[in-house]
This record gives sequence, structure tokens and C-alpha cells, in this order.
Amino acid sequence: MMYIEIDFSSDEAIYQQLCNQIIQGIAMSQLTDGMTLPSVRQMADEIGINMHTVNKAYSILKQEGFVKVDRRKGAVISVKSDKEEALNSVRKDMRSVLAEARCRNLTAEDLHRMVDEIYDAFDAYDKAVESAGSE
Amino acid sequence: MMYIEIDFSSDEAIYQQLCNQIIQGIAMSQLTDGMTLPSVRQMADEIGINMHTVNKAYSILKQEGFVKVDRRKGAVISVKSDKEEALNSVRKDMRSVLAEARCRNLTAEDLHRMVDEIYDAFDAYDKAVESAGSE
DNA sequence: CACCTGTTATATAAATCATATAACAGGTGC
DNA sequence: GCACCTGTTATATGATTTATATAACAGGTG
Repeated sequence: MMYIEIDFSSDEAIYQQLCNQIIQGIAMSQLTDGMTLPSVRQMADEIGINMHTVNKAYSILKQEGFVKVDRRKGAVISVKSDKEEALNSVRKDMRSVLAEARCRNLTAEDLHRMVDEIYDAFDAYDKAVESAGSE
Repeated sequence: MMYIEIDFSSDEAIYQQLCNQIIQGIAMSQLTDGMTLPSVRQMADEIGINMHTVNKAYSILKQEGFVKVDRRKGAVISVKSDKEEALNSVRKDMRSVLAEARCRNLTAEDLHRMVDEIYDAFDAYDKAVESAGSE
């Protein structure tokens, strides 16, 4: 079970928003290895979009190594974690973010702090879910 | 003077590539406050694209606070650096990058190291330019 | 007044995004 | 075998975005 919220007035494509929210769900341990995502049709119904839009998102997640797609079970969370690959993939995006950060005079320390805050926020979510397990 | 290289077979929009390269140019001090970018027509000619595509890029850079556009001089580098605004703007993008990083089991330390490496690379470029000033 | 700026308007072709309808391959449970 | 559920593929259509082209306007410079 996972809340997905699509902003239809966003300039970000729907399939892209869907990908991002699922990745964030994995980051927050809301989605863990072995869990299955709703089928493309079910997910499409739930959030009120087309099946093919969901399929596109799932295909990308598969290609990027976040899920494995099994014809009978559907999309199963399975994160590929080759450290070298991961570093290279992340570095590319990080470079763009840091370019802007540096233009705006943020220091490496500012960014270390930001990284820690965001990572802590991910962990905080884990704990909240664990301790509210009975609800 | 600044080399711009557009990958026409990229899935990234041309105006977006142009924005990114200019922002990276500022980050590397290749472009500094007060410098003027080539006029929209001149830049378009140089890299072989349409004037309006350049204009779109410049307009975005203006809106995001990287340049100020003067009708007579053109687009002048002028980076807005309100720290609070900068932190909030960067945080949003950073969150997406870190979500992927965490899924792939990268630690906060891994990312601190990456931040430092990228920042050092920006600085290294500054120095290279300074010491080769006579060429 | 020619010449350079950015800016705006309009039109057009191509690509992307989202949708819709339909069908197929394959596994599950009755 | 037969419904029923998966993902997957094909095809078509409309809306939006991207990139281009041509043209004109406002304003500052020499």
C-alpha cells in the first residue's frame, strides 16, 4: 500500500512523477525488496490515469534497476546496487545540482548538512512506520 | 568566450542543455558577474540553432536569477544569492538525487565525498584558467 | 539613419505525452 | 477447459512541447 499523488497541473510528466514517488517510497523503506506494486491496470484506476502511462513508468523503473517485472506477479521491488554503477549514475545528476548550488554561493559544508538532513528525514519515516505498525 | 556543445541526439531539450552549460560555466568561474553572454542571434549562429531556442534559455536563466537582461547590452551574468532561497531551491532537486542514492545503498559519507570531489573539480577549473591566462 | 540589442507575434513541422481500444502470451484457480 | 488475472504489443488520436522560420517592433549606440 502506498499513497501516490499526481499533480496534474505540474510541468513534470505524469509517468515521471510516478517514477519519482516510487523511488522515494523505496528510499523511505515504505517499499522494500520483494514487495509487489499494484498491477498496471489497478494502479491506473487508483490514481485515475491511463494504463499505458503506468506501464511506461514501470518499464523505466525496470530499466533503471528498481524493480523486476514478472509476468505473473507483476512489478516486484528489487533494487540493483552495484556500488560503482550507483556512484556514476548519481554523480551525473549531482553535478547539475551542485552547479546551481555553487553559483548561489552555497559551501560544501552547507551541502553536507543538507545531505544529512535529507537522509535523516528518510530514516525518520522508517521509524514512524515501524512504531505505528499496529494501526 | 565559452564553448557550448549541444548533443542533438540527446533526449534533453536543446534549451535545457544550453541553460545547464551556462550554469556550469558560472559554477566553474568561467563566466563571472558582469560578463555578457553572446546576443541571442550570435549564440544561435555559433551553435547552429534557432534564435528563439536561445531566447528561451536566456529567459529561463533570467527568471531563475542567473542573468539580468539589459536591452542594450544583452544578457549579463548576475547571480542572485539569497541563501535561504538558494537552500530551498537546491533542496528540492537534492531530494530526488538522494532518493536514488539511498535506494542504491550509498551512505551519507559516500555523498559527502562526492560533493567534495565535484566542488574540487569546479575549483580546479578556475585555477587552470588563471594559470593559462596568457594563452 | 543604419545597426545592434531583446522582445513579440504568427505559423509550421516534429516529437513527446496521455489517452483509448483491442488483442496476445502466459500463469492461476476452479 | 475456462474464466481471470498478469505484462506486453499494436494502432490511433488529440494535446502539448520543442524547434524552426519569417517578420516586425521598441529602444539604445555610433
